[in-house]
Amino acid sequence: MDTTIICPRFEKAMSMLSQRWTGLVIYQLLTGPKRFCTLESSMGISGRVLSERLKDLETQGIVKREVYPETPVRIEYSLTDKGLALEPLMKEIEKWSQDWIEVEEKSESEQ
Amino acid sequence: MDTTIICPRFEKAMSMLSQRWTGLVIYQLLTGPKRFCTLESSMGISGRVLSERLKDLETQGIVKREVYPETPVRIEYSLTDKGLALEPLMKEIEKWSQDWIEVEEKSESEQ
DNA sequence: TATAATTACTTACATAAAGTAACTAACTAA
DNA sequence: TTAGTTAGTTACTTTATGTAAGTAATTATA
Repeated sequence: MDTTIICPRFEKAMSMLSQRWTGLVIYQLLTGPKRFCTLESSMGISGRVLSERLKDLETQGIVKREVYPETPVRIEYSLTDKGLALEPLMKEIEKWSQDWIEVEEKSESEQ
Repeated sequence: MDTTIICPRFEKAMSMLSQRWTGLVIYQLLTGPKRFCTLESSMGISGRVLSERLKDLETQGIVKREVYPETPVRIEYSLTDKGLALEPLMKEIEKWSQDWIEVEEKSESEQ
């Protein structure tokens, strides 16, 4: 059979990136550290899933979480080196999307 | 509020790529046209979802489907130009995964 | 002639993942 | 005392995916 063996590293990276929201969270963090509520409202992700994703990304060493004991408490999420290393990849998605994706705009009547 | 507006093209591309299996299907097709059963068995995706993904990718103009009326019938899936344009992105995922992903190998005892 | 095999799916049903909305904890401000 | 803020968590619903069997068209085999 013509079965290609897929590199397990690639497969692991891909399964990480193909979880819903993961890519967008990283993309947002490329512009600097962000708070929970900022991420939540800027991408329309639910708090439940955002919390889950940030935990996963922290476990994988892609995101770090820092607590500033102000009032009210400020918690910032930012990218580690491993996370920052995803920038070229994100740039490629930007490029491809600009070259190939069309945005169908809604006409006023169907809004 | 410090809400970044995300480019709708980028968001569309990302939501496509962050569907389970989509990336791997494209990756497999970068090595040449493939049949349904080959994709199915080489990546461990279920037939139900593979069928769904191939239809979506065809609709989006990323994959094309060609029928060869042999016996038994041969149907080949391959990338369009839009799909082939994803190669640099896939290369970046490969690079990143090689630099940053560790594969934990199972010791014989815990197999 | 009947049975099995092949490919490319589809269908019905079960489980897992994600969305929704309300709730908690710790604190401050009115 | 009530309300507001941030960063979550919890219980419940909806959606997505997995599983396994079924279909249709054709050929090969017993």
